[in-house]
Amino acid sequence: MNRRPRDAQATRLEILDAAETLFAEQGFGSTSLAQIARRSGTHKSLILHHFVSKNGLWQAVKQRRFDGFVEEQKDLFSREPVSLGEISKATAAYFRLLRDDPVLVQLLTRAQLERDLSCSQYDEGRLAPFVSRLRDAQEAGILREDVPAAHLLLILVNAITQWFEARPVFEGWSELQAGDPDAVFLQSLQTVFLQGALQQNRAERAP
Amino acid sequence: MNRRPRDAQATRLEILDAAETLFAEQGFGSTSLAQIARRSGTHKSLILHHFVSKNGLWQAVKQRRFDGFVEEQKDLFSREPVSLGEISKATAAYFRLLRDDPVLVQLLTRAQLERDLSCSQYDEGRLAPFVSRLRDAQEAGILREDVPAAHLLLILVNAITQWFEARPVFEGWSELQAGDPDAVFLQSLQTVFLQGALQQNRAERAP
DNA sequence: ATTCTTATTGAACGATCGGTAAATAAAAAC
DNA sequence: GTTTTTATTTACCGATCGTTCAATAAGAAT
Repeated sequence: MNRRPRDAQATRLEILDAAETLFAEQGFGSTSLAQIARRSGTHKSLILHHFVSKNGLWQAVKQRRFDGFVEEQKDLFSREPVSLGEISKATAAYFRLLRDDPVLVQLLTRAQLERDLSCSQYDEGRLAPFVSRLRDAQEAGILREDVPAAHLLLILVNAITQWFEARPVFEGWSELQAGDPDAVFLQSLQTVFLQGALQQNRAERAP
Repeated sequence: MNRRPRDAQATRLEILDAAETLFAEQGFGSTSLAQIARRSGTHKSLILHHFVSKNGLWQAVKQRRFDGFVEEQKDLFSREPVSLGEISKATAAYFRLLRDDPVLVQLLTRAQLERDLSCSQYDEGRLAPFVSRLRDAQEAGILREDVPAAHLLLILVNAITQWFEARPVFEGWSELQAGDPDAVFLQSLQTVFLQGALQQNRAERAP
């Protein structure tokens, strides 16, 4: 019987990778330690040795992915003064973040269903800087002020998040097949949102 | 030992009710037949007798709730000619639909994670009439035509759906506590979306 | 070289899993 | 009234669940 090379860090990584995929696809309850052990080429006992319990592994999986997500979130807004172009660029960057990482989207959804506040994309403190930037834009007269800045952010984030949560379903929509469906939708969202959030158009709002 | 009254229909209902709650809260894999039997005051074997298998019960739970959802969806748009007011009213009605039924929202999310197309809120055929109404509004010169009608619908539906999927998390947001948070957010969404989707403002769009 | 730590393995645990089969009995069909 | 059907109960099945434990061995520390 040939043993695994004795390398704790590498083993932890392989277990995390396997568990992440399975948890994201099937959910916590429908995934067994035996399955994870098989996929990672390790053993059930080895998983428990490194992560104490099945639940411990689940928490570790979420935290690893989520820490990376938070790290990338920080670079969404540049340091430049707030402007329509900056908001548009940040929106596109966030859009790309979710588009390029379907597993992250699945994990965020599952964590949300579990009401796991510790790794929610909607943590108030973490989103605060973004809300501030939008509030700056409001005070600068760029964005309308009759809508809370937090709502402006949420409309964007919600529309984007749900787009990718439902991504597999949209594959079947004939109307959304033209060109690059993701890019086209982002374009639409930007168009509608930016015009809708603009200050200058407020007075001309329909009854 | 006192037996259950011999009433197949009532028993099926009690099982469905119990299973729905548990599946919505914990997910399919983390819910056991024993748990459902205990909660519904029946027996494991009785569940299998009526629903063949655990998976059969899950499908039945989803279908029952989803059929009701589809039924209510039909009345969202009245027969009146399309107008801004009609669109606004339909949006509010859909918003209320999800607000008043958190269990439905959870089940939709879980079905979505399983890629269960048979009960998705994003079925192209079912949403087609709504897209048509929006396209009518485009052709009538009410809504902008440089954005696909399907995208206009999705921006609304996505923003609303995700709002309620993440509802438990928003409870902690201090900024969203004023008055009736749901009503206020809907107001914001309507304001931004309607202005953003309006035809008359297209020419005045910022660079 | 020896001890100590710990990553890895393999066997085993009791509990619970979803599902089956047979017994019981109430209602329906005749 | 007898038969047939089927909703309900009880007992039980093998498989798998997450977890524990002891044995093994590689590397670090001394």
